[in-house]
Amino acid sequence: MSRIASVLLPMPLPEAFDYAEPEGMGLEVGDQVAAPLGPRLVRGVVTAIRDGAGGNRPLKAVEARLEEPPLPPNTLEFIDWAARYAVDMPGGPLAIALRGARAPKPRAVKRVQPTGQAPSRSTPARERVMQAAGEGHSPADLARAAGVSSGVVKGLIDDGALAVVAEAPEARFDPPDLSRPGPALNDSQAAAATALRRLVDGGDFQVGLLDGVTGSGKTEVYLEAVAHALARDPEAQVLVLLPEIALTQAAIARIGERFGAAPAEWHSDVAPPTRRRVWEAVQAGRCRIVVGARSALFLPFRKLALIVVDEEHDASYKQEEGFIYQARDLAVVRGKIEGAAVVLASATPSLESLRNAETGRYAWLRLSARHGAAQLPEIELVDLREHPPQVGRWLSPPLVAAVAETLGRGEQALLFLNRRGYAPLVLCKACGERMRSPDTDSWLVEHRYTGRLVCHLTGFSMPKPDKCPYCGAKESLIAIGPGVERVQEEVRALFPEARTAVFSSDTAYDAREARRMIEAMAAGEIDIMVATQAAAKGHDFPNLTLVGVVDADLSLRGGDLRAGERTFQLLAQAAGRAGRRERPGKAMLQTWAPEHPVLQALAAGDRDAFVAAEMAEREIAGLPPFGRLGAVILSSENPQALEAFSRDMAAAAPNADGVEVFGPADAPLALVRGRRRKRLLVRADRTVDLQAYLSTWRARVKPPGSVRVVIDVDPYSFL
DNA sequence: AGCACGCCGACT
DNA sequence: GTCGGCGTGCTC
Repeated sequence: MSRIASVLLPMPLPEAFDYAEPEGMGLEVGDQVAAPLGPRLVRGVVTAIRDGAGGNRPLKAVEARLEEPPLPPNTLEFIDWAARYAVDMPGGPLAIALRGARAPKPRAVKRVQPTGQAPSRSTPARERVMQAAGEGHSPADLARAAGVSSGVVKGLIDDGALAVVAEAPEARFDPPDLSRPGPALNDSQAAAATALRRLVDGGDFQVGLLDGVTGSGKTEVYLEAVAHALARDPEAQVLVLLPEIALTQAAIARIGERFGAAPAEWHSDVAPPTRRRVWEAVQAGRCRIVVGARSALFLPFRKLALIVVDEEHDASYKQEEGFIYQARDLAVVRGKIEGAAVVLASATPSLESLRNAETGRYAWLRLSARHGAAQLPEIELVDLREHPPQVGRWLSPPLVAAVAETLGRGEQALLFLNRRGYAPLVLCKACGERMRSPDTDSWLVEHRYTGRLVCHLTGFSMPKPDKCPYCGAKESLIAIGPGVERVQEEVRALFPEARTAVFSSDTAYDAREARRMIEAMAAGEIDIMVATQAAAKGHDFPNLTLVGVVDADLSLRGGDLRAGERTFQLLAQAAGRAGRRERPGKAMLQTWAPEHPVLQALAAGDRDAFVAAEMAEREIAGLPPFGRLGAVILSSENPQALEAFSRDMAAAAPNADGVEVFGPADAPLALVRGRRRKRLLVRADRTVDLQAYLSTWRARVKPPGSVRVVIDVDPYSFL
């Protein structure tokens, strides 16, 4: 009986394709294969095998079974789950899972070994070489070790006394040293660590929310859970997810210190050959601790016992392009499939996770005290109506005074403004025109360091023109509003002696530069740092005692679902940078609306009150975490086709209890890269199978070729 | 995702 | 008269 193999291909195809298995290939589920697709050969993974023949049309045959390691069944199941969760094709998550398997192999290293055959002729130089051989040297190293020229080694190779073997170095990941004692924990930490150990001891799927104020020492606590998971099963593997891992080297270093062995890293900056080594080591179980960004969730773990999602509230866990997913939610799914414990950690947990903790689905572990002597910073609202900055300035007198005091004590200040560049808007004072991006219609941001106008959505940029492109007036372009560069300019004018720096994705343009600036700040080489969101989280600056938030109202505008939650998290994290050691810290939030409930809750340090109020509103509106959202985004270069299809799509929305459909509306970012965008929004009760609803809906209509349909389950960005 | 097929502009 | 632009559609 011949067999048919279903082969999933890492491409946007709706399902696995069937191929005939050539006689005697012995395929198994999970095997990587080369399969013919149209005119070419592609790599795929066998997801099922069944007996049978071609049926109505003859099947192409699998070309070859690849030597590469197979995907474990749990990983396949997760890929399938993830695709159904995201209402997308399974090729998307498979492509992510194969990113390491398809990377080029590390280059083979040449080593010289004695063959056992004696050299035909012996000389002192040759003697020395033969003595030193056998240590696994490369030819050049061996010559150096023996103190001879490379010609001698080559001569011995030609002579047959030595042989060169090329071997790919097997990825070595030093095993964690579990005998190392953990750091001393305070009572609150010790209690949480005990609870997490118990969670891990369950040996099955359980979720814990580790909820502790900034500076309360969450990392030490979850590392105890990591240590415990690794100790109780010598084959167990642990995954620690971090947001924006390139900026989080400190956390990686701490894990390395705790276990005396560097963990494997997994993120987009990892060089391909290294990626391949890590992938294979994870698959083989030779690597026990992985620290990674969201895509690490798709690694082929052999025996995953624990997943930690650090800073679980962080919006960068939401992947917004290509295969769209929320890594925090999928971590829970993966944990369920693997029978692993999952720990979500944050000082400002998402309302979704808090809700799950409140209802008892997640174990709720609260850390109250800050570590050691550290005090939570005092948070003060500065009412800009009472204390306005001078015209053309952005720092209010009280904040300026506080910075002066801080510098006077020899301490550091961080001014936080989530806006890159010099000014978010440039307009012509002659004709009033605003400078706009050619393909998104959004405002161009002035960057004075580079002298350019930049679109922050597409990266489009142009030199700042010397006359208005609309009316031709000369020197008429004026910068409106502040960005970090402009705040730094102001700080320099106010404190000419102070050492200042701007930290944003423009100045900290890669991981290394970001690390350098963070270290400079930690070492006290900077007095005043002006920073965007990139510096708000995670970092520990011992001598930082003042955090000034230049525009606390900024992220409250725009009024999307999570504006309040996001603002609270962002400002609480930013404020939490201050006073993490012995010296008390202070945070000052400049606002035009100090009566706003979010800011009031922050000032009172009352997270629970904020959460309760926000939860009540969401519950009334049936919004997450009490209901679910899905977005259908339609885009096209052809406005008429888009218009027509968006109406068809809206009309085709199935009627269902507990579901409301809104739109079509112009997506807030209506024009991206020349494509117009429209959006339909679905709100569903928790009892509704949102994924089923969305896929039924999509199947009812066929978009014209020019229109693309993308489904975003649980949308975060309303862009 | 690739890659081919298919209809409209500037070239040897 | 052809070469080639990338829009549209298919790949077991």
